Amino acid sequence: MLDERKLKVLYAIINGYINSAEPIGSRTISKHCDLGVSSATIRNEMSDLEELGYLSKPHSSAGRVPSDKAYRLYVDELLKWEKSQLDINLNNQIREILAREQWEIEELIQNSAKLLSAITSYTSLVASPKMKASRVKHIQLVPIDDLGILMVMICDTGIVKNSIYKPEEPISLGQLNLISNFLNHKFRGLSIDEILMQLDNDDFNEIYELRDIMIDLIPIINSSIEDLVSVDLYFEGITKILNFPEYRDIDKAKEFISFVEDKDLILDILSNTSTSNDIDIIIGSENIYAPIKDISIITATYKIRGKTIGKVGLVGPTRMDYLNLIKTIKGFSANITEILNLLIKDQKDTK
Amino acid sequence: MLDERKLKVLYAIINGYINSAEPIGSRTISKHCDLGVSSATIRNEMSDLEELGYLSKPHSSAGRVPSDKAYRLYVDELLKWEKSQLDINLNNQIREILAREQWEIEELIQNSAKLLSAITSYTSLVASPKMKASRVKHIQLVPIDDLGILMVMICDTGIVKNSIYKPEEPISLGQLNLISNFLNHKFRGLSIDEILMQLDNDDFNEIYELRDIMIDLIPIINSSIEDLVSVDLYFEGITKILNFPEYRDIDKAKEFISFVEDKDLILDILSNTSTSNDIDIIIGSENIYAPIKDISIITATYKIRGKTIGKVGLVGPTRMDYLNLIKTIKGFSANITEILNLLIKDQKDTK
DNA sequence: ATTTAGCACTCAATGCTAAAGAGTGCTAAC
DNA sequence: GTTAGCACTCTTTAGCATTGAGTGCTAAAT
Repeated sequence: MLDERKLKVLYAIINGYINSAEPIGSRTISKHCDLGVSSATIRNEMSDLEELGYLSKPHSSAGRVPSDKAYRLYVDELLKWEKSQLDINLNNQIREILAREQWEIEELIQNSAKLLSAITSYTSLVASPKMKASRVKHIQLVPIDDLGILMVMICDTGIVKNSIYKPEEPISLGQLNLISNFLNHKFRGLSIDEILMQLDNDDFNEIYELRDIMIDLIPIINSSIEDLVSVDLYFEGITKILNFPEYRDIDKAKEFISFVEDKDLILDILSNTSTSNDIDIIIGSENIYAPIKDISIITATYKIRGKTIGKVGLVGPTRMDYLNLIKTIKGFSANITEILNLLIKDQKDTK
Repeated sequence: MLDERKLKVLYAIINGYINSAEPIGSRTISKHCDLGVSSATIRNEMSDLEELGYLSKPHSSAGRVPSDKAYRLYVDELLKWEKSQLDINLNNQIREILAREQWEIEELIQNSAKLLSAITSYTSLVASPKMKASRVKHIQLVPIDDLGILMVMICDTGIVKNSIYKPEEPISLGQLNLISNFLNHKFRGLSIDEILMQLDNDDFNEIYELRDIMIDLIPIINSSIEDLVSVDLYFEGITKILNFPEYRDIDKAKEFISFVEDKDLILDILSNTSTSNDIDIIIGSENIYAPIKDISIITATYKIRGKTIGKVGLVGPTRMDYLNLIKTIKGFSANITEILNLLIKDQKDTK
């Protein structure tokens, strides 16, 4: 591995570059970080680090710039050691703002993203309720005079979804209740994907006489569910990234905006991160999608009753301020999770 | 008013500038549009037009550029005369793409915006269901075992909204039906704002024994309704505007993105247009918001059963290609309206 | 009374060169 | 192993002359 001095030099370059966005030269380091060696020595070390793939230079007479590999090393180290808390004042401020109003879940999430972007001056994102993890609590069929039958599906997390269904032949209230009971018996407590599994290979012999109706209902249940699976994604503070000097170029800006507009792609990238960790960091070319190979994404999860529901994230150039952003986003996701669970509890307990 | 030659010169400059984004000089006009006069004459005319406020020059030795006043004149004339249809092939193509799948309303609208942006190469926007115009079709209270009571509100336009309500004391099924009937009797057929009005000044003497429950219900009905009033707004093809040379400047780009992010502001601007017309055009500084005083917005409405439901629009620099865009967006809104109404009909008629 | 040709003047854009500055890599001495 | 010294590379900036498109004015032509 890298010896201690190489590490120090590397970190100095990373920190310097994060702050200045300018390639870092050997003299700068020998002056500012007192390693007690001259610039020539640093130069040699830098040359080694370049050979090892941690540094590169934009052109032959410029200073060095950290590579994605360097950031990865740095970030992994950071995640290992950095247990420090978010500044208590800032934390309280965040809590206060988020808890000030009794928002609905989606509002809370979206406002969090706004606040996160405002506080950090980075572009933020949220991926909201990912229903794969939530479970069906209740299904009810309700007759609605001339409109037919309304299927109401209520989830674990308080989200309700309805679909209207118009049967060919009238169904009696008794039959309706029979089906409701059957559906509840069958699906209650199952997660969305489990239901999707079951729908495929069930022959409904248990309620043979209502088989036809059930078969009519399947596509409706299916589409209700697929609706729940879809994930909403918003960005806040998109312009923030354009403040970084690397995005002074209009074509870079265009690339970024295109990226932000392509929700499907982003969801794909996000879903490829290990959901096990609380914090996930994708650095530059670690994602597969070439046009954004020089941006990094930090995400954290938020939970309802211990289940991961969605993600908040920050987006910036690969030289983003990982140290502070990790701290901030950790604090944020913890606060969101807490307030969210208070909200859910409130919603159930008070009348 | 302007004599014929002045008008010809002005239109020549407008058309030229729309195409080239470069200030138009007197020689260009005397050459390309055969008015049979020399550049010196044109120069005099241009000088007059400048004095009248239709033209300006970026600097003393540049050609002339049309002012917002000039665009307004041009566009008003266009709207008066331009009755030509969208190219029949393009129109069919649009129809085919939009009708290809049985989308839900929101999907249809959003995909329309995508298509609109792709076809025109301009940034597009949609403001989706504005529930102020829609009416309540049915209200139903449904008992949901341990969760309490679910209020389902179904609108005119097929949109369904539900809220859960947990009463302090249990309510019998009979009472529930009584209230449901009362609510339906009271509110069916009313528009959202009409209900909001009624809620304030009704004393519910007609169902005196259920007064307390009703009073509990009011805030719930209120918030359900307020949810329906809110308008969704999306942009598609945001990067498209960055292709225009006037947006090569990163600060201009930032201004535009900030504008796009400020949904409330945009809704405000849109709602200030006369909803009477099919086509509305806001040119540059005609909107009050300074940072976007050099973009124009063209909007058209789409309808369900004759009621204006939302808007589609195109956004670009003030020198946007009004002629073609007006044609295209007219075709689009007509197609959307048509397909939307088919969709609604389908939803009701088929099983 | 218009219209036009001619000309001086303005201003942005382009291309060129020179100089400055920051940094590297190598070599030879410590 | 470390460092001072120096030649070399490459970008950035400023300055400057040139070009070219366009205007405004005036005096002559229609």
